[in-house]
Amino acid sequence: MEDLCLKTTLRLLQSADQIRARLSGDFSSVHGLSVNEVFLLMHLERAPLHRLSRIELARRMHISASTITRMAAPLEKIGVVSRQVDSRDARLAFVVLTEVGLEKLGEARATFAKQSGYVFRDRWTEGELEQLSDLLHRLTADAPGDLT
Amino acid sequence: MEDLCLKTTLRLLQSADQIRARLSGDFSSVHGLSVNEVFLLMHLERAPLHRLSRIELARRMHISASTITRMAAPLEKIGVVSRQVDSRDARLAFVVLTEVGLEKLGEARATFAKQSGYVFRDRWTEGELEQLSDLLHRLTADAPGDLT
DNA sequence: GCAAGAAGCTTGCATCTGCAAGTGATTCGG
DNA sequence: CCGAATCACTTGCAGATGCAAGCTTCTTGC
Repeated sequence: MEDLCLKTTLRLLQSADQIRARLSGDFSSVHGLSVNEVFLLMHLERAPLHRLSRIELARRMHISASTITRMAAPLEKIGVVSRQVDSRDARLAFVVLTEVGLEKLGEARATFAKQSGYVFRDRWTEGELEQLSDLLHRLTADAPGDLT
Repeated sequence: MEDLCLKTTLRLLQSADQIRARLSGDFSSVHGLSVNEVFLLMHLERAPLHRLSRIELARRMHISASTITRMAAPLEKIGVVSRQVDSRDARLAFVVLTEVGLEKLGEARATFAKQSGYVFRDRWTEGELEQLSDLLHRLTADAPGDLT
């Protein structure tokens, strides 16, 4: 049983590395956004008011707060997000998705979807895909920040 | 259908990030090896003569050759791998798993398995796990360097 | 109220990583 | 054979990332 867990975990991590490598290639060159940046925008899109604090973003993306700070800077510069300080709590500096960001995200998601299609094309039936999707959902559903 | 592909891909990547973050925490502190370094050792373990060229390692791990060069250096220093130049082709510099490395890998795999267990424990039946494992295997089986 | 602690964010430093260029070795076409 | 192309590897540089320390702003206990 423990071996089965190990095997599954290994396969999960290897699949992800493989897919991420594939996406990274054709991705940042197309929209000027990295895969991780698109994930950040997706989290904002799903949040109320299209905004999240940096700490909350870090939690949902499983990365450190300092990385969020450093990711947000260039995204602000190109105008896809903006900074918004909470009026009640001056500690909070929300990252807000802008109109431009929403638009960019739409384009990036299209590329993402197309590449995703290539990963599964032909050899997967819709039923198998749904099965895999549901099983994976059991892993992400508990954690904060499920994007699906 | 394309939406289903996208959703599945997102869940796969998110699950992997989640699990990788979990592993990274308790991991490098225990054995002095990072998750990626353990993956490297696992690839060597499965290879004939417990050795692979740097290029082949890079292909299997979906990372660049220069990263392999830089990962191998500290691993040599702590004695878990050694360097072996091919006698016929002086370009090839194999990374070889040592006895010490094999032993270290055993310990690391135990930790890995235990942590993997925590990911699925309780809420997963053996049947579900096998289903997930098989589905993921369809993604990794084609690529070079499946570790399972 | 006020001091102590906690929370959110940023910054310095070290590490990891990829890309492009460089080096040395091998193979191939003529 | 010999020059050109290819291959395996390394290295310089830039970007990404985490940790620990520091700053500012709440919150809590008294």
